Amino acid sequence: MTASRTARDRVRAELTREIKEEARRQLADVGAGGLSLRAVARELGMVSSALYRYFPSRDDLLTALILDAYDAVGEVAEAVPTARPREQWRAVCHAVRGWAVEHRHEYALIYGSPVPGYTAPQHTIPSAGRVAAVLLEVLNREPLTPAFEGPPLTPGLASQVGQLDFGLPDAVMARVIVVWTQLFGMISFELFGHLVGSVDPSDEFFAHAVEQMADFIGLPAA
Amino acid sequence: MTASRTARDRVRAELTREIKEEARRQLADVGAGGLSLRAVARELGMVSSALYRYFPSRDDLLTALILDAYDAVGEVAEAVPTARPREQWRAVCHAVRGWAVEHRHEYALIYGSPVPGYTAPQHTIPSAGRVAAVLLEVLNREPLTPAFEGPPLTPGLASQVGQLDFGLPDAVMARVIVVWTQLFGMISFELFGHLVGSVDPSDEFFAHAVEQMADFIGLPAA
DNA sequence: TGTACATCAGTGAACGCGCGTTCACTGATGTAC
DNA sequence: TGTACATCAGTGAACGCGCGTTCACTGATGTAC
Repeated sequence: MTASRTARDRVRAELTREIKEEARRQLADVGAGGLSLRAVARELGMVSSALYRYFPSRDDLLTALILDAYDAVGEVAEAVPTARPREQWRAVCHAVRGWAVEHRHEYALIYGSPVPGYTAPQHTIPSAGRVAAVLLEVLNREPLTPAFEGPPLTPGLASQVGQLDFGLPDAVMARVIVVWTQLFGMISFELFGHLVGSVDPSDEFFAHAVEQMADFIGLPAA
Repeated sequence: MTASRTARDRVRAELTREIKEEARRQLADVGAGGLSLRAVARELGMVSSALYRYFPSRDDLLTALILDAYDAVGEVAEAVPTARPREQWRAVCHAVRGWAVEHRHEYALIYGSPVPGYTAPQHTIPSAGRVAAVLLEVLNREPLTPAFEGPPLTPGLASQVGQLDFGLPDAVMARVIVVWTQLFGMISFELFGHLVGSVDPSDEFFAHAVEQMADFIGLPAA
């Protein structure tokens, strides 16, 4: 009974997977805005209306892809083995970039321009926060000593970062957000072609910047 | 003769402007991938084939919009009055962000995910570099003294930044690229909704980060 | 173990829509003499 | 200044295509007794 029930369910799970896989393949050609249920069905040898047994609408398929993408980078970041903070920080940055380079269209789906007419539902939020959570955990493990004193925080900013309520001092927390935006800013610039003509290929620049960021937030060198 | 010739030409220039204006309006609703000549024509009360007198294809219209967008941010950055480097640096950063916030769809067009199936022609390159040129000019005017020594540059990176051939030392040049990606990384994160839940609204955070960046590249405080 | 019934996956036709681009055309505006 | 001709802007029909979604249906798989 449970065995036979899972027989049908297994096929369903498998097909759901295949649909998403084919949809991901098509993202590369047409982008999120151009994703087409009919094209996906065609490629899978199904009739387009059959997809509605799996996803109630095009937007739901998109949401599934977005969720998967966030979870995939999140997993990659979480899979980095625990190490001394600076080493782990470095490894997480490189792992995230590596995933982005290998899955550029999924990266663009979550970190590129928003899809017009589409708003991600609330339940994508936890998955979207996984990379940041890993970074924060690493930075929170040993005391940080920034290489220089920065400008003082304005009261409003202090209260914003204070409300995030991590163990870190406000000034450090502000720096963490700086490097967080820096990390994804570099990856986006690389993938979206803005580094062509300056530091492309950008492996060495990226590695250098990661060290700079580590110094900036005060990760001990050891 | 020249007067009458320009009579027709003026109408043509005017209509070209209106087409682009309407196209920009539609970017907001449909994004670059969904931009439709027919919809633009419809809104302008023309028949769709008439647009082909102005732009030979949809992609050419897109190119024109991209070019205009790069030129618009470029102009905004260039329009910042000359001042002591740190003040001007600050003002340029805020001006660029201001433009981006007010023209978020044009910003997404040039700094968001690339439009699938479209590659910008070579002649967009000069316009694309205008903001960076302004930043470099400002940073190159007075000697910089970074607040801390960063990691040494690997030979490959040194040669990459060396080939850019500005007056700046390699190590400083690498820092400049870091803050350049940082600037746009923050703006993208803000506009694309990734700061919701942390530092949104992000005015104070942005201002703080700009000062941090100024310290980082060694802009004298005065 | 066998049978009657319910659930579910997939079909194929249809609705109503939109798109980029081409082409032969009309009529107005500009040019040369 | 007036006329013949050339240039150009805009029209409307057509080509060939694609899309998301609904719906009544067939047939296979699972469930309860």
